[in-house]
Amino acid sequence: MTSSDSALRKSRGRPRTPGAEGRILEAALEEYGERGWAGFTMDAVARRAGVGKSTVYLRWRDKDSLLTDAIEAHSSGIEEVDTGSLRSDLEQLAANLFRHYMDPIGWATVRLTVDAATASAALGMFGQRVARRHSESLFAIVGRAIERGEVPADFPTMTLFQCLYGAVTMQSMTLLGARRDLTDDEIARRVTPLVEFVMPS
Amino acid sequence: MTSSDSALRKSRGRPRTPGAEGRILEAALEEYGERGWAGFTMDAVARRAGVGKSTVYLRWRDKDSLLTDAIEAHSSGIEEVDTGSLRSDLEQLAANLFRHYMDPIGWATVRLTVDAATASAALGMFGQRVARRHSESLFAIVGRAIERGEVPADFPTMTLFQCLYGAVTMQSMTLLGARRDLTDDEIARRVTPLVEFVMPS
Amino acid sequence: MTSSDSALRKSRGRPRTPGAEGRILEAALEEYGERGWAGFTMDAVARRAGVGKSTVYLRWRDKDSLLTDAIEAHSSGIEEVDTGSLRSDLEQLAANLFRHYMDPIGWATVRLTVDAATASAALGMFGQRVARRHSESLFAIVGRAIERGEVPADFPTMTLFQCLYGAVTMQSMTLLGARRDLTDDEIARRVTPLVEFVMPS
Amino acid sequence: MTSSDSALRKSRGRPRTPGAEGRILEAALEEYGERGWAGFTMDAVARRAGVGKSTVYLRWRDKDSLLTDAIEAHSSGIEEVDTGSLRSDLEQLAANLFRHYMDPIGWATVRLTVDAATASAALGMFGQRVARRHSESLFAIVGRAIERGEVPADFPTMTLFQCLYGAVTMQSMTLLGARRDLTDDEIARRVTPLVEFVMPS
DNA sequence: AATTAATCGAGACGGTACGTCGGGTCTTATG
DNA sequence: CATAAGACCCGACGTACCGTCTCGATTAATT
Repeated sequence: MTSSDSALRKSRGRPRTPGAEGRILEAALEEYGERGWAGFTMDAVARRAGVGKSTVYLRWRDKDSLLTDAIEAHSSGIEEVDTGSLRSDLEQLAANLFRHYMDPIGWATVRLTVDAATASAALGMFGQRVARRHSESLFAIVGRAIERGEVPADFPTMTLFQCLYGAVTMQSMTLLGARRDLTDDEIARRVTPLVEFVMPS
Repeated sequence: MTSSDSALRKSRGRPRTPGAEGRILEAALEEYGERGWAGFTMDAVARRAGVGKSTVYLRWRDKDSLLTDAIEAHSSGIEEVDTGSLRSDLEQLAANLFRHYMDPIGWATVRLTVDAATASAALGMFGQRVARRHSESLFAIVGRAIERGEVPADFPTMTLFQCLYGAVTMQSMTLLGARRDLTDDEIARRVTPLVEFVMPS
Repeated sequence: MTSSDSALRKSRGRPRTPGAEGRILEAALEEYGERGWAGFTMDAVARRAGVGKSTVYLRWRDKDSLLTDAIEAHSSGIEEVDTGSLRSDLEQLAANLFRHYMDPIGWATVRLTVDAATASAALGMFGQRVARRHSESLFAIVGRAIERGEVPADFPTMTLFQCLYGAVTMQSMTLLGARRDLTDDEIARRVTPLVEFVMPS
Repeated sequence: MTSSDSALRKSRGRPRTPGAEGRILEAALEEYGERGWAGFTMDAVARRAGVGKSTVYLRWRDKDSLLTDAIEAHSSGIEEVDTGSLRSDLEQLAANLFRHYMDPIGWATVRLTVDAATASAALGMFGQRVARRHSESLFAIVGRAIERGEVPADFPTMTLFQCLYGAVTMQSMTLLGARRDLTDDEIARRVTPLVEFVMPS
């Protein structure tokens, strides 16, 4: 996003150190995970990545850009699920999202999305990108359900997406901070009524 | 939360300037609205409120506390609705929430809730408080619907709350930044299918 | 100085770009003249010379070396004088030195000499070299005066040199900054009493 | 210079810490003495003075200003001499100046003067101030000599000043770097012929 | 009335991080 | 295979803000 420029650079002079980009992103995530936003420092990231600060600023405009990229790169999306039935697919998906949010970096995606929705220019279309990537999983699931005839072809998938993801996100909002170490069982107990509600059997 | 303490102070010495508290909260909101989180500084708040920094720090522990209080005080909750029918009550409520989010300070509530869910100690139970206050409106609505016999007594109100509010929040996440000036008509077009989905006619 | 090495390189590999050396020296002088010591940067010199930084560092050890060479190369010494009489020779010489100091780069010689006297190793014997070159003119003048019998053979030329050059330098120190555009007349008015003092008629 | 402003400040707000100014100047000198110009760091000065960087920058515009002030404050002038005879007064004075230059900070005065003569605005009239202060000693000496009848009343003191100080400065330029630990004897050997030259017995 | 104590506006304080920039080194592709 | 281009590491720059502190000036309640 910030770095690529063009693949076909003639590139005179010393080429950019190959590993650097990745090491910096990784260091950024680790720092963010350990210290949180408040304690997230460019100097610390550079030091941890074994890299000069200028090397970081050569690739990212500022702190926000780096953190955004780092988190977006990491939050590669929820794992696909395909259990054969719509209901259990949804339960799995919701549970996966829940687990994703338990991870500080997973939750950071939400944080950045909310920030992006505030600051007009800075964080750009971060929210849209994340939403699209996440919704794709759900569209795949519903697509298969339509093929199987479980739901009609004009099923309002997007609305389902908003309700299901929204509900999980809302739960996480009030839950996290207090505790972020739910067992699979507890997650299931929270997810099942949700799916039952949006997709009554 | 931070300020009140107790009304029955004997209070020797000069009493606190009456208007100060309010002026500071107001200034905080204005600053936050204009400059966003990044540009939100205590110095600016104090200056705008025409108050010394110590006067601010005498009342609020730190920046987070002030901003939290300011936003919580402003976001006094969604207006009650009572149209006589559950469906239109829900549509009204969702539309109100939507409008609430269009306001930068309304949206800030979400931002803080998300932050609060990250930083363990700092922002405390902000999320819970907000959720409780918002959910009360919904419980009132559903309560009346139960009395009218529109829904069974064991209706999963909390789940409805999470889905409805979650969905509106999700929409706002991907919408805002791009544009935050939806007409009532556009809001209705977004809200109706949501309510139809969670509460099929 | 730093660069030449030897002309008779067998020169395997790519030969050095012919113009580079000169362009760099010139760029160095221009930069130094425009921005002064504080604003004198290797990057700027390289950029102005249309050359990579390594091209510069291949020829000069460091910033000091480059600047030293650039200035020493330019400041090719005070023009010789030979009017036939010691007094007027001295007046001419002192006036020439004065004019030399009016030129920013001429004055830079002094600056570097002083720097050289501070930093032990870095600038090496710059001071001595400059002093020797300048004093040679004077020794020539006094040599002729001795031959003409104007002064005794054991005349303390070195002391005269120090007094005359020192006095002109001192005047320049307090003069420059204020104005560096003395007319020949003003220079004469400053020089004459000096020579009268060190060489009473 | 930078700080004074006015004695009659109404002085609202916390007054500036009294000792700070002095501690900073002292720390600056020590740092400069130990590390030289290249290693002279604002951070280090602040740390050594036990002071925040902002406290330094509140008083001095930038690095140059601080160092200038520090050196000017320290270089409080050459000690007065009064031996009863002009010649030995001059020898003493020249020797004192020599010793002053042996001290890195004493020599720094020269460096700054030369810089000041280059950069028009930055260092202001530093050269003039230094020259005036130093010349006052000499004027006192010559004044007494005139009273004693050793020299005529119209003696060109300023020219003497320029020659004597200039000569000592010139010697130091070519001497320093090599070695800056002359014994009193060596100093005397360098000074005597100088005085003999400008003031023949 | 004099004393006491809390609060006020103002702003300096010690820190810490920011994003920039320069020095000198190192790694490529180029000629 | 020496040279040239420019990315690299390092660390200082000067700025901004945090939350604390120290002033002198109010402003009641208590002596």
